[in-house]
Amino acid sequence: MPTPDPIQAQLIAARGAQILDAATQDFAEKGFHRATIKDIAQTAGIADGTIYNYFENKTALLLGILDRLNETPSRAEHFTQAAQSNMDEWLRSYLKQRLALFGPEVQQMFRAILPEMLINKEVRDLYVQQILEPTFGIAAPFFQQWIDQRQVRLLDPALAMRLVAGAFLGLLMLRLLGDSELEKRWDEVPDILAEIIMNGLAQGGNNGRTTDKHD
Amino acid sequence: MPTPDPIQAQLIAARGAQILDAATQDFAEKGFHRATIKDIAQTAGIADGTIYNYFENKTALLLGILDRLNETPSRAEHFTQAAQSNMDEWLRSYLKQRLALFGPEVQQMFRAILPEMLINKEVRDLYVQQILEPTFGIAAPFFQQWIDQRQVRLLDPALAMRLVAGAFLGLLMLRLLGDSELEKRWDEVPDILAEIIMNGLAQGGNNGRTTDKHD
Amino acid sequence: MPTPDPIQAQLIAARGAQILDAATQDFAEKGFHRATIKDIAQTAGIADGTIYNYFENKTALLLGILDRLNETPSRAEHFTQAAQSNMDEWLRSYLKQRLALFGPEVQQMFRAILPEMLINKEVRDLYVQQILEPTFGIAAPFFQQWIDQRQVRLLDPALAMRLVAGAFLGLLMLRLLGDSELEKRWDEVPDILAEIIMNGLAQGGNNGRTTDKHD
Amino acid sequence: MPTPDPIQAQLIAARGAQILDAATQDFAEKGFHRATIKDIAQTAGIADGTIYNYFENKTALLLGILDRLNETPSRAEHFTQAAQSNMDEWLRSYLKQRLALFGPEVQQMFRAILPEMLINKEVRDLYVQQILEPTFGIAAPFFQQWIDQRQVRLLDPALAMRLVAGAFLGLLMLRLLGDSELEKRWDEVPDILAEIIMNGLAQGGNNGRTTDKHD
DNA sequence: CATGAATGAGGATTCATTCAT
DNA sequence: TATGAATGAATCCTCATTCAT
Repeated sequence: MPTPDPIQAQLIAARGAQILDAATQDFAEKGFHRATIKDIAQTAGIADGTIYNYFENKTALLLGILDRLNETPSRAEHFTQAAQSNMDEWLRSYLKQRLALFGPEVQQMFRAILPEMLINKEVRDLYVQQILEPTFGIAAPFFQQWIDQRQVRLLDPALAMRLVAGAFLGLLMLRLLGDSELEKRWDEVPDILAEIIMNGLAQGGNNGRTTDKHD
Repeated sequence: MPTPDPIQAQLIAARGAQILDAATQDFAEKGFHRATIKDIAQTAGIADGTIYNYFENKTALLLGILDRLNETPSRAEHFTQAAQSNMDEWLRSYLKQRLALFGPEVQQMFRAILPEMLINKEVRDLYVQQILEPTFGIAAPFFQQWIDQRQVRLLDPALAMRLVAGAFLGLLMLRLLGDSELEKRWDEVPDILAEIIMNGLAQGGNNGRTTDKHD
Repeated sequence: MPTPDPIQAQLIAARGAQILDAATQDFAEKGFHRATIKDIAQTAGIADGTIYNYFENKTALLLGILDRLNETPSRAEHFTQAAQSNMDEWLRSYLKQRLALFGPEVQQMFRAILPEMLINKEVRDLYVQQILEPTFGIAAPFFQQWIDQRQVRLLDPALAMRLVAGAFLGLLMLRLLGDSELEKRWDEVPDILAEIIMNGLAQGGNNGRTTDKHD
Repeated sequence: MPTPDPIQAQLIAARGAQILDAATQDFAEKGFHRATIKDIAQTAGIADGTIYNYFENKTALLLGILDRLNETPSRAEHFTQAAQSNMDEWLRSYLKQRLALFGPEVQQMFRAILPEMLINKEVRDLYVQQILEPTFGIAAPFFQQWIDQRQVRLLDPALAMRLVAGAFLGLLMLRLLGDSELEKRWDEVPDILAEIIMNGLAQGGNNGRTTDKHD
């Protein structure tokens, strides 16, 4: 009768994390299929079989990575301050924070998961349900609020939101595809993205300062 | 000593196309690894071995699909008219045409290639070199032109272009991920995307009435 | 320096028995190979490793079960009364007792051991040496006695004995194979078996050559 | 469009047979689990993978062996002559033929299948359905006929039949267990078995009335 | 060129056994 | 002694590729 040993639990969690770290790295480098269990075990510095003490099968590793991505701090928290501030400022800070978060680790997780997500319905559905839809769900009311406050033009909120998310995802994709320009200037992306999303590319700016347009 | 028989050549091309069709379908449905040569041969209605008379190996099928994507009409053509028209109109028609082109077939090709692209450096580099960079390369001078004509604000052209491409790619991704909203309203996307790209989300501005810009 | 502690010894024996119980159950249900050490440990309510404190390896569990089967009461005892009574009565009571003994537990042991016995020479030889041959050895003189007393016809004793044992084993097999008729009417088996063994199926007189019987 | 090529078909059948031969041999020698696919492939002189072109998985090999056993000539044919002759003669010839048929090959098949049959419900049910029950089904009416003709005493036919089958199966088992006596004298078995089944062991056998024995 | 049987390397998974705690 | 996490050899099966017909 093992005591509900907290140390044991920690060890188990740590070992699980160690395995997911290794899996993330190998999946990102070689893709889900080309990364073998032996690879992952080696990367993790353990024996093949040990992985199966913590994860039911290879796919579970992927879902485990997805869970982690889900636990990535934030999301809801960022929207909480949304109402107070004006959208422009909020968007800038949100994107900045979000893209910053895309440090190497999360980027790796994405590279590990994205490909399989496009193919594997189980993974895809999980991602949509656990990450995409919740994000849209949280964002929707705030977006509506901005519309109500006339901070945002009366464009369809659902599509507009998807467009913002899409732009975000697309830039990430381009970066994952190895676009060196984006890699070099990743820091500048949030500001420019926010700027364009808010005010568009068009000269003569509809950017809330009507006089500008005659410049 | 093969006669340079034009009929032969056509037959060969046709057979190659038939195989690539099958490969595209199967890769899109199951992914590169899960789609077996036997699957593809069956889909194509031929024997396994026959595929190897037309493609060196499985990866060559992927590259073949990529080549096809590259041959997809247009790109350059669309930019040729870019100079004449104003950017707003052009962007609208371009996006419309581009997204329309994303009929099931091309979407399938994308679903077939994207995952592998994120993983397989060979495929990735080929895509970047043959599709992405040329697109950016063609677009760049036009973009510069619009800037010169003051149709576009003085944002960094390189990043702005990537942002447009990214938004495009991202929306496609969201759709591939199964977002039903986008699937339902795919027709509305080009206009809204163009609208936001040009005029932003921000209220106030001259947006919404693009004609205003020319006042 | 382990004290020859009788309580300790009992504990050890009890634990061993507990393990063999579990092993018997699992082997019978799933077969020797499909029943894992983990299964058996769980059935026994102990940890995997503990089993190895009592049995050298998995095969030893099988031999342990065999030993138990060997310890099954009786055998010799039943033959002791053989001489006094006439064979017919004795056979009836013997079969009755033997088949009754084939309660679920022993049946389970058989199901656990038989398959492996047919394959694993070590187990097979042990069974033949420790169970089969002793049984035949004990039975032989009694059989001879009956022959001498003219209770039994002058058929070859060795083969006749094997035939009785075979009929017994065969009926058990048929039952293990799931014959529902036998399962339903298991109680009637000893009498009918004894009847046929003693008097045969033939109507009126045995051996069809009535004069023979007076030889 | 492959011609329904009879030569092809023969080749396929031959290869399947070759594989089953090997499987039978290896299963019989080492048992289902200990015989690996590699073993069988080596025995058959082919590559591992080839086996899977002919059998879906390892278990299918077992079922294939069972099918073969099922195709073993006879069964029904032997009963056709049952009515004419008297039972005693028929049984003798039947057993002789049946036991003779238990040449090394069939014995091997049995050794290969029996163990798994006791454990694997799928195999067991198949055996019972395809072999055991049909045999009983064919035999039943003849048995009834003998009863009607008063060739056989009015013992329960169902149990009596099982007893005959059981005796047969049991003797086979004893032989598979390595009983040297049976191995040496296998030829004598049918006659003695028939003799005992028909006329019993009892001296002076007026069967049916056991008390008579003591007259 | 087309075929599809044969190949065998490779990979996910299982599980008996060990051993530090 | 008991535990159960760790081990890694062993095994079934898949599948890209070859090649004789």
